[in-house]
Order: sequence, then structure tokens, then C-alpha cells
Amino acid sequence: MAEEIMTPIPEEESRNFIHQFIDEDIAEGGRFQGMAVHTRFPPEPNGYLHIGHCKALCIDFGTAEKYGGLCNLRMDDTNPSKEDVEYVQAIQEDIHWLGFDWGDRFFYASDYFERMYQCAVTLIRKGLAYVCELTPEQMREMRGDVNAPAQCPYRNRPAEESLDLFARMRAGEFPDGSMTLRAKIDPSSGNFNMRDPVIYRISRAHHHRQGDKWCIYPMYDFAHPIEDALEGITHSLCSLEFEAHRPLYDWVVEHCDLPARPRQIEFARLGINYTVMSKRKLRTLVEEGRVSGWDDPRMPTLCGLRRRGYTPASVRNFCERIGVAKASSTVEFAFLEHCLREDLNETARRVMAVIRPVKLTITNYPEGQSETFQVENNPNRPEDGVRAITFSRELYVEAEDFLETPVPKYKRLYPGGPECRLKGAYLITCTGCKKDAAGNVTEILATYDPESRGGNPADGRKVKGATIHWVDAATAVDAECRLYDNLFTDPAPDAADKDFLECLNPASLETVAGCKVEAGLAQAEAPASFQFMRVGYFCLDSRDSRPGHLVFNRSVGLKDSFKL
RNA sequence: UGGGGUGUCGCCAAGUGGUAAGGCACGGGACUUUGACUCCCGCAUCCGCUGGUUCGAGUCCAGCCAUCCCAGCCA
Repeated sequence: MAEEIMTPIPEEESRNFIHQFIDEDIAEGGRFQGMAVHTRFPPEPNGYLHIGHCKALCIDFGTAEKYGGLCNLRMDDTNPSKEDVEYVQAIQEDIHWLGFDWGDRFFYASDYFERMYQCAVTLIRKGLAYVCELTPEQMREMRGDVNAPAQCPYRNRPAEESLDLFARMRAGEFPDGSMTLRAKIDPSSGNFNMRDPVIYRISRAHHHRQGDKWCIYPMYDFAHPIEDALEGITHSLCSLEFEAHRPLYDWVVEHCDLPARPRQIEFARLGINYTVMSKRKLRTLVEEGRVSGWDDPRMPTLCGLRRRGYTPASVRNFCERIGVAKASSTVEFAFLEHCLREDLNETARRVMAVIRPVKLTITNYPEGQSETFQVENNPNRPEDGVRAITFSRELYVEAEDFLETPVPKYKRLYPGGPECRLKGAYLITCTGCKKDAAGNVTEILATYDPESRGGNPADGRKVKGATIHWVDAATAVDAECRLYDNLFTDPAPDAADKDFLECLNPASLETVAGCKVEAGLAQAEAPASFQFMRVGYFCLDSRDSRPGHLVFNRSVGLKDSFKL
């Protein structure tokens, strides 16, 4: 039992700059010394989660776990005009699919509206907020510039007056957009977020949970730190674009008499080449019908990746391995594919299917005869068992596995070519082919060695040719395959000066009919991923579960199969 | 322009003053009942640039260059 006496190699502690900050915070003399680390994942329910959110999820949940703390799930629903319940459910499902668990800590920012309102009143009383009647245009004009501070004729409105006006804003006395509550901070700050930012606006949009209870809604910069503080969050991890908002975050934390003092730390969001990640752009693709929906297998959404055959483990592993830093980066799609291949190679069942079939006749195999072979489902996992496949005189093989005149180094079927192995069956030698009037190969002819059952030659000789996949023509089932490729042809469709719709890849979806698959595969339960002999990985479409409808990841094909 | 960030191999990314980890990609080889997988080997004399401090700098200092974000009553 050598493995029992071997001391386990400790997992390499993965550390990033966030961990360093937290270590300092909880160390003696730190901001949160001795306290438990508490984080949160705060999606706005205005779209589906994508793989970029998985990175945030890994950071939020991962950081809490690393420090033995907790991570809350919170819907950041402070802008009713963009949000919808449809997304709340989908977001939860996708997070669970990835395997993250928020326990009973599921919250809505909108549940804090009353307390946020009280915070605003507190600010007004302290002389730190005032009701402003400037129109959006006026406010923009009066925001000032480098040399000129912002101006506002209402800035010195007495607290009593603002208190009254703010209460009447809430009561619905004023039309949308006519007034705002502004924080009184610094009209001449170089950071425009601090030039008396709006913290409440009037909007009569219907809220998906609060209904029409409110007609004033808090702005993100005001609401978020309050949400965090109320939940006892110690570390509020978010993406880089909020960096310039941190002074405001801290200002709210300091002046609203909150029960906790959370700290915001920013990290670079995920970018992947050949794809777009912004919700706005993904929404455009859906709304313009460029894809079939948020769960189109070409989308980087979690539901899309799921239909494409990605496993939760592969997506999470990808997000763990790309690291966490502050330098904005664009990870190569190839790395995501690698993570999927790595997982599927270990866990996926192997199965045979022929995408572009050509008949192969074993001329010396008795007509009418048939036999059954037992083949392993996964050579890496014997516990996955075996399945039975039938074999007879007429088979189908991949059209690209035959060439009438071979190219250099070709080691598959061609007249006079090397002995090849039909995976799990017999050794065969190509003797010729039949063609139609147009010269297309319609049938490949070969002879087999009866003394090589299971692919093992009786004399133990080495096989020079390749091992190729096949299906029995008598029992194969017709299937339709959808082959997916990158949605964009341009590596950087997200680039600022580009119209990302112009970069769409017209060949991102190819439907191939007339594929031949093992009978068992066509009956399998969706969703499941399979490794497809030599050509790639595919899964049964989890949405369209009709037998024989396969999603094939062309771009996640087994690497480097012989190219003609 | 003002404010806030970032610049280490084609792509991520370690590195916290002592002489450039790792992964992906790529190239070569071995092995192989998936031309896959696996396994070996190779792949930054150099860390945006220029100076400076130091016995010694990717790591400290100064200047410069590049690039990203903000300047919504979005988040």
C-alpha cells in the first residue's frame, strides 16, 4: 500500500493581491482584526449570467471560503426600469449549476429601501445632502470642468427645506426627473464622482418586487455601501470600473451611521477573445435575433455554455486558473477549450458517431452475419463499464478517413494502404472504392483479418495505420448535428472603435444532417457530454432533447487531428 | 483635459532588493485500440522606455511613453 504511506502533497496555496489586502485587514492592528471575512455576489437582475460572472463568483465565494467566512447572494435591484423577475430565477439556477451555495443568505437590495431612505434623511439632517431641482441637462452643464467647480443653486438649501422636499418626493408630489437628492461633498473635486453626486432619483417605473410602493430609487453609489454594511460584508469585491467610485463608497460608509465599515477592493474583469462579455451587447445579439436566445450555445452565458456541453467543473476551473489581478486582460478562448477538454477527457463517455458518413464494405465478411463487441465507455474510468455495439459487413466511416490517393504521412484508408484498426472491432485493409458518375466516392472496399477480433491481431503484429471510428450500417441511427464555432471572426469584437455586429462569424453554426450515430447514443438522456472519436467532443442539446440531436463543439475538437 | 488604474514570453500570470515560477499556445520526440490523451525536451540573458540609488533592481526613486476606466437622474 505505497499510496497509504505517502504523505499527501499539500495543495499549493493560491494567493492573489486581494488575499494580501485581507491578510492585512484581519491581522492584529488591521481594519477587521479578528473578524470573519464576509463577501457577497451582487448581480443586477437585468440579464443572464455569463462566464465573466463566474470569475466574480469564484472570487467572491472563493475568498469567503478561504477565510472560513460566508458569501451572500444579493440581487442588486435598485433600478426597476431595467430589471425583471425572469432573471432572478435564472441567475439562481446558473449559480447552483456552477456549484456555489449561498445557503439561506439570499437577499434583495430593494428590501433595504426603507433603511436607505432613513440614511438619506440622516445625511440631510447632517447638512450632507440636499434636494436639487436641476434638469439632467442643466446638471451636466453646471458640473464644471478641470478649472471650474460644479455649480448648483440649490446647494445651500436649508436642511429643513430639503427634508420636506425629500419626503414629498417620496410621496409622489413631483414628476419623474424633476428633482434629485444630491450628496454634498466637493464641487471642485478632480474626481467628478465626488462633485455632489445624485443619490436619489424620481422614477415611477414598476419594481419587480416592490411594485409601486416607491417612486424614488437610490443610486448604486449610495445604495451599494449601505447594502454591504447592513449585511455585515467586510470585503466588497468588484470590478475595476468602480475604482474611481471608491472614495464615494467610503464617504457613504463614513457618514450614514452604518453598523459596519465594509472595504471595497477591485479586480480586473474577464475578457475572452472572439467574444463579447457586456450584458448590453449580449442583449443586442438576443434582441436582434443574431442568436437563438440567451442560451444559444455560441453565447458566453452560463446557460449557453451549458448547452454547448461545458461542464460546471471546467468553467470553474478556467476561472480559477486565469488568476486575479488588476491588469485588464483578454484570455484566449483556446484556454477555455483546454479546460473543457481536460475535464471531458477524464469524465466523458466515449462513443462512436460519424458526422459525414461513407459506406465501408468488408468484402470478405459473410453477408447477413452480425456480431457484438463490448467496448469500454471510458478507458480512463473502468468503473464506467462497457457497452455493446454491433458489427456487420456494411459499416459507415468518416469520409475524411479515406483518400483515393494519399497525401504524405496519411495513415488511414487508401487502396494499397496500411492495415488500419476499426476501433474495438477488427483490423482491415483497404482494397479499393466505388464511385458515382461524378467521381464521388460512394463506397469503400476493404478486407478484414478474422483473427483480429476486438482489434487484437492473433500474431500480435503492430498496426501501421490509424485506429478509426465506425458505426454498423444495420443498427446506426440517423442524427442531425449542429456544429458550433466562435460567434465572432474578429479576436477583439469588443474593441472600442468597432461595431461588434460587423464582426459576427457567418459560419458560427453549421447544421449537418445525415450523421450516423450509435443506437445507444441517440437514446441517451440529455444533457450529457461525450467524447467523439478523434473528431471532438459533443453533447446532447439540453434544450432540444430529441434523440439524435447533437451539439458538436467543433472548436473544442480533439487537438490536431490529421489535417488534409 | 482632470481624476483613477495598469504595463513581466503570442495569451493569462507568479515575483514584495539577491541574480525571471507555472499554465495556455507553439515546435520537436516517445508512447498509443481515439493522428486524442499521457510522457519527455525546447520556448523572456530579460521584466514599457530613459536615467538614478545600491555590491546587487522586474522589484526603490525620477521623468517619459503606452494603454484602460470615469466625467448617467445605469450598475
